[in-house]
Amino acid sequence: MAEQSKFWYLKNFNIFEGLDEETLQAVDRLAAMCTFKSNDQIYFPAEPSRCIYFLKKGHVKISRISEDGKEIILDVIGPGEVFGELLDGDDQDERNEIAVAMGQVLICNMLRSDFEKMLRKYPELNFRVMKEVGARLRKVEERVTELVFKDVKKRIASFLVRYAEEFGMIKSGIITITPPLSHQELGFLTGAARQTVTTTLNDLRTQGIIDFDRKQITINDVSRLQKIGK
Amino acid sequence: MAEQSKFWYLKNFNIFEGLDEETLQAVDRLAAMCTFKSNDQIYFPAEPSRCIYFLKKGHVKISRISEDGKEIILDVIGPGEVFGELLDGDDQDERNEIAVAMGQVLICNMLRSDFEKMLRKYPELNFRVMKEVGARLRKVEERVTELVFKDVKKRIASFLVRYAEEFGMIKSGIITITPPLSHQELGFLTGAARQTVTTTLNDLRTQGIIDFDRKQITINDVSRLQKIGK
DNA sequence: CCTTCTCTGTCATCTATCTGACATCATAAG
DNA sequence: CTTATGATGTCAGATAGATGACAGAGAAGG
Repeated sequence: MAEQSKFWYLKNFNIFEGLDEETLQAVDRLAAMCTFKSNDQIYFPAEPSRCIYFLKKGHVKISRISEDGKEIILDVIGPGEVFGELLDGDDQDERNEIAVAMGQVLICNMLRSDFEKMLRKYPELNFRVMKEVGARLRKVEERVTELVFKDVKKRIASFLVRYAEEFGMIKSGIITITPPLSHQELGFLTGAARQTVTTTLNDLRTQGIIDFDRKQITINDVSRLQKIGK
Repeated sequence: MAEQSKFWYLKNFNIFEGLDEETLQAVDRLAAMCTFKSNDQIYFPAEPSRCIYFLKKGHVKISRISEDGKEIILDVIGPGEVFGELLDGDDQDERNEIAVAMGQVLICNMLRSDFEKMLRKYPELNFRVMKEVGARLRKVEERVTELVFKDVKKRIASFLVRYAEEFGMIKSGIITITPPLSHQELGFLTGAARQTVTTTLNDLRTQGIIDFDRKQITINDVSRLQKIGK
């Protein structure tokens, strides 16, 4: 039963979608399932045995921490996405990267070396992964651009819109930001101090554009938020 | 002769290195050569016919310009590297990206659609391209991290070290930054105002770590520069 | 229910960096 | 040689945002 469900999940991965059964089963054979609860660390900086992970359920944030305790969240991974050492970093330098579960999480993992063998064996899979990596490249480039071009308010606004587009839930015109983010996390995601995030959010709330409490943020007026983020 | 030289160049591309003759010839058949002089624009924002380019000689900078005239240099491409629409952006949004020759430049170009066909036909090439894209992803992630963690002085110092490592020329212990960058360009590369770059460079010069005039920047003491950039 | 801990709100600094403005120098162009 | 043009140097504000500090408010755990 567990096995069956693992297989079912794999089929729904963006990079696996529509692949032939043989390829899927090959992936299935090499992957093991595991679960994490909220705030569990999935991998640590300088992890020796590099794995790749298929996220089945829940969300995971990928962060870096500087020596002096600053933090940046590089990405939030959603169900159906792959993360971890997708490609071998032939550079020896550590990336000092950590992955943390945001809520209950279900994951499949696989040795990177096995995955690489699969890539060579199944060109279509290789092609998919390349597209995926390309999409991420564009996303990060966008982020660099925003950090240089935009002030904090714009960055927060446009982040909220993007995040809501990717993960948000719509209910009668109101979009709920999910998984929930603390002001501190929002700061790590936009390169801003926690206090600045708080005041910015309050500002947006006063204007009626968003709403929030300790549990969640909701967007009332996406188009206005979008305009602010431009 | 021209044809022969084109083929010779292709062999020396990072992503083509060591590939079999058949693959190389296939690339060769689909690619056309062209030259640009300093400051020529190689492609423009929202270019309709997306191409990919193989840079044979010289350097090319890839920039984005914001509506209000700000600029960021996303990358500097060196000989043997590929640039352009490596992967199809299935997103419709324009990237507003331009590519400009830094000095005399020799380029091969190819339709992206042809390139994609080749990727599917030659898995090993696909694999190489993926690694290349992955390397770039890491590079940009590093840049995001630096923008958030480091102040301007550190960013400039560590940029100079990296740039020198990638393109610099060493002569009796002194490294020359090449291709030359104006203070303005250094600003676009590090997310700093031109004046700030000027004062920072002067500062580093006073400490004897670097030297520069209008034509070039040289590094006298890499390890000290490295330490500053940490 | 009380205690503890983490998140949020607010405020008063402080500071790195941008902006604009202008002089100077270097190189290219006439 | 003279002039135009673009790159540097410098300096005096202006300011977005960081920092530190502290209080209140939920949530969690005993």
